[in-house]
Amino acid sequence: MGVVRKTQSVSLVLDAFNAENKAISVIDLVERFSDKINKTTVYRVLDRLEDDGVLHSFLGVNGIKWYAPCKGCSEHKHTDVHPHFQCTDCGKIDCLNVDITIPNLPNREVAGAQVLIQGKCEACCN
Amino acid sequence: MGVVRKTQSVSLVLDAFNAENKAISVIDLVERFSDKINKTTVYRVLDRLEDDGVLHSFLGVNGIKWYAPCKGCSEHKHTDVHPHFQCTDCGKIDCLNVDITIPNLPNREVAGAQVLIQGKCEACCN
DNA sequence: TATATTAATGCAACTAAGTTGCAAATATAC
DNA sequence: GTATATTTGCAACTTAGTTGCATTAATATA
Ligand SMILES: [Zn+2]
Ligand SMILES: [Zn+2]
Ligand SMILES: [Zn+2]
Ligand SMILES: [Zn+2]
Repeated sequence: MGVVRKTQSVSLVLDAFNAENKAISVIDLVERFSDKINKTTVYRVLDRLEDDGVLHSFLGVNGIKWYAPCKGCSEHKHTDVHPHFQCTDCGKIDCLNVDITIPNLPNREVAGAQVLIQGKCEACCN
Repeated sequence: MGVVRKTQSVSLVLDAFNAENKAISVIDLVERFSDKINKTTVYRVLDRLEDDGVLHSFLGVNGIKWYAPCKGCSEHKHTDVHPHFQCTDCGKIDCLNVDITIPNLPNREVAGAQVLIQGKCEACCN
């Protein structure tokens, strides 16, 4: 499963993530490639890249889907969390390299967590 | 702002939350009141109840909107977090009464966070 | 209690994100 | 170079949520 062939669409999408070191929303990708890649294809390429462990996805505010490159972040222990930070000013999202430990919950079995921290990013703090 | 009048729709919605002590998705509410309240009205009633501090909203998996009653949980400090737990088996979401402290992020200004923990709920753990 | 005022509702039409089926195009294997 | 299987584009669809506007219902006032 995942990416089997190195097609033009795959290259274009990967180039986008290599160029800027941050998360990119699907909406943004669909828009910026609108004259090169069909909307459906963008969704499918991202899907395959995620299956392949090249990208990971998560939801930003308003439930919009974002993708970011994986840097071995897919092999965390299940109670550790890879949080994301979304700037309320510029909208940018970064992967955070800190671990947030979820406390043990009595009578529950924790399998994972999604943490979205909101605030002002470095650039917007001045 | 918020709820000004105690209408039939407001009573029906509040009754639903009083009857079961858990979060309810908007989709569920729209569906279960489909013969009594118009879809648009459901959305607007929930909006007003949230403005009024009666309910709070958050996103479950797939970015679907959920609401739950507020129990003074709207007056937390901004670095403390009121997390939610969604069961991967039955889909139920509960508000968690634990505080997850977000670490200080250098050069960033944290304003809040959304934490969705996933796993098996008490009922589904057996 | 009747009337005026304003908020709330229903409806239909719309938007936006994401999905599906299928035929045509393209990458890889042989 | 040809065969095979994957990928793509397109159009049509689905689903969650929103908007404008005319009608209805709740509250205030007399
Ligand atoms: Zn910023
Ligand atoms: Zn990330
Ligand atoms: Zn459960
Ligand atoms: Zn809650």
